[in-house]
Amino acid sequence: MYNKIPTLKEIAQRLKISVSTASRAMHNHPSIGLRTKTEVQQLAKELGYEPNQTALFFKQQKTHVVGVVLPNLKEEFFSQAINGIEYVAKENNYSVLIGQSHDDVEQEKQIINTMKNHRVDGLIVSISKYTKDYDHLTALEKYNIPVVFFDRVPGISFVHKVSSDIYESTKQAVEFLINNGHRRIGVINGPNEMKSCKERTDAYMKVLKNKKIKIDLSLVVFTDLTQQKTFEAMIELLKLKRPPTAIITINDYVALDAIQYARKAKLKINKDICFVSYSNLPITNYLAFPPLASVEQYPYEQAKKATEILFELLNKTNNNEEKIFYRDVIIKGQLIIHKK
Amino acid sequence: MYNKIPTLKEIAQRLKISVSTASRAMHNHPSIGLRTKTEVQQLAKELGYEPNQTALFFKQQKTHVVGVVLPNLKEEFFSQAINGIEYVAKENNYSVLIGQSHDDVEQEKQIINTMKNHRVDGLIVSISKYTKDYDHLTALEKYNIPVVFFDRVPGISFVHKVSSDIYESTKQAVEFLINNGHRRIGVINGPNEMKSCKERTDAYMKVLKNKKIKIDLSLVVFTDLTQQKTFEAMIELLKLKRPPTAIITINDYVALDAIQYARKAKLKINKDICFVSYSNLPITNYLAFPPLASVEQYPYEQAKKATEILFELLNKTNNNEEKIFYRDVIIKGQLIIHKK
DNA sequence: CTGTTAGCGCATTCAT
DNA sequence: ATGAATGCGCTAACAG
Repeated sequence: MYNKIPTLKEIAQRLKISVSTASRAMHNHPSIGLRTKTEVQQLAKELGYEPNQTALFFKQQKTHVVGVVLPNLKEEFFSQAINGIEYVAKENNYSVLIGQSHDDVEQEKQIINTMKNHRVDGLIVSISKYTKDYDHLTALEKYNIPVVFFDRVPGISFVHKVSSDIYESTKQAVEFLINNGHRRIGVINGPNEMKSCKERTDAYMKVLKNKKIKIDLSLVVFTDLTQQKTFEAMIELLKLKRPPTAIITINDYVALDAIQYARKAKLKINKDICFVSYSNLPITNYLAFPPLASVEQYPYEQAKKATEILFELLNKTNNNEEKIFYRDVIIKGQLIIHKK
Repeated sequence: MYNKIPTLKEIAQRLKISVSTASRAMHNHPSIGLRTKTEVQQLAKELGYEPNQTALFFKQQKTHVVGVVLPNLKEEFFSQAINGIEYVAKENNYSVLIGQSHDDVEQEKQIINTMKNHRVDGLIVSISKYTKDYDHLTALEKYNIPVVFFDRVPGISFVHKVSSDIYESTKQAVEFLINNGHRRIGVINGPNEMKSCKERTDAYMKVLKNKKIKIDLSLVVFTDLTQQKTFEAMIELLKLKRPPTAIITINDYVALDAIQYARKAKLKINKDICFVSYSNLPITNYLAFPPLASVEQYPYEQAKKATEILFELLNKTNNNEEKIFYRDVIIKGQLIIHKK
């Protein structure tokens, strides 16, 4: 009742030729007679024969699959990133195996391991917000499975990575707020483990110092990005003797929660208090109270670039001697002003 | 410089035993001596040996990969769906190969084909909004690759599918609006090819008829879900002699665009005009002007159920004789009222 | 209790 | 111009 997916063997049997001849015919090998070649290709077409990728792995040691590991697809940031990855993968005739870590280090490890067992040819990774050791990732390089990180990248140098320059764009953001008259600027930052969070704090302090504004560390709070913690952060900031007139939040989702809280606290958005954020989610266009500005981080471009690098690495004839040159690409963010 | 990923062969060589002994030892085969077994498992652990999934395919004819094809991940509806799929897949030790059709029939076909070549064990599919023939999909069943559809399902009966009962929830939505005093109710529907769109229209007419409200077909417009077409639809509806006081839109994204347009046209949302929609996106919680109500369609549950069915099919010892019983599961939608 | 062998689908080297 | 044989990693039937 069920048909078998056609194989070269079947084609060979039907035409009473050997499998190798059939194989060569399909590949337009010069030494195959025109007659045989046409017959094979004709029959292949009829049967809908296409090579079994799984079988090809044995010969070529390639699965033609790239693994993608990221925190979650729910955030539009990452689903846009997937598009960039998919785009480049398709160009290279590759498919995409996806796993979400859900910001859980254990799950991340497990997914990576599964990907290894599936022999993905390479990996694109955006690490969980709690990942601090990268052994499960760098281990793959030992097996010659290249890994390229994007956006949430490890804070070590001997990996390939593409990221947004949080330091620079935070400087812009802080300067923007200062130019708009703000002196008490709060920061709702993420877990300190995240490289970007440290950069954010550093940039913030740097600018304040340059502008000779007193640094008050009680204005900088750390959260785990959950709504609950954002609310707590807001409580903390608002109960200060001199509360901030502007707050920089780690991303738009946190900004939305913070804004929601501020509104409940009867603060007038963009009047009593301003918000500047990161990601520049499309959805903010529909909001009545979007952040005043948001740093566009170009997830599509970041992911696309990361995937391009991955394919560069895959296509490089692997010279075991050559010292690896680790790629560290910065995609510049841009501060988008939403309304005046 | 690079290590090879360890294989049974390597373990066997090191211990000077045969590969099959090593294999059996790993599987706790009863006929293997305790000594050998321990040695093998010990060494396997040391080397970090794990079976090569790709190789397993040959023996078991299973890749332990499910393919997922859906229009796009950008819509939160689908990214939530992925979570349901991933959850069940993980439970069954499966991985997920993802492809987005971007609502393009050609891409959909190509992805399905790639998945076939990768020998996915089964497929979960939500079809593009323009897909009307399903040959590329049902063809896979011929090869004994089961396909289960969810949400955007084909309008034919000999496929497995899980969907939301648009007909019933639309009836609820229309009745809700009528109970709130509306008599002129517009519909911004999607392409007529989509099964759900026909159901929507049918349900709409049915209720109006029951309630003895005159049906005016100029109140029902069809779009392709793009912002552009939504605006055009709004123009059309608003220029009617007796414009609608409420509009049902095919999903929240369309609703957001429609609402945006209505606001630009100086209409007061929920006063001059009300919107009811589908999907109940989390993001609507942050909106100043969300739709009055939205039909929650439980993407996670739909996708989870679809995947469970897929695994039922996969686990069924394939009795070629038995007539296939096609599953058609309805996940009831629920009209969520956002504000009074 | 363990080894030998075959086979899954394919490309390729070697032989004819 | 074509076929036979091999090997990729693994399992299982068969043979000791």
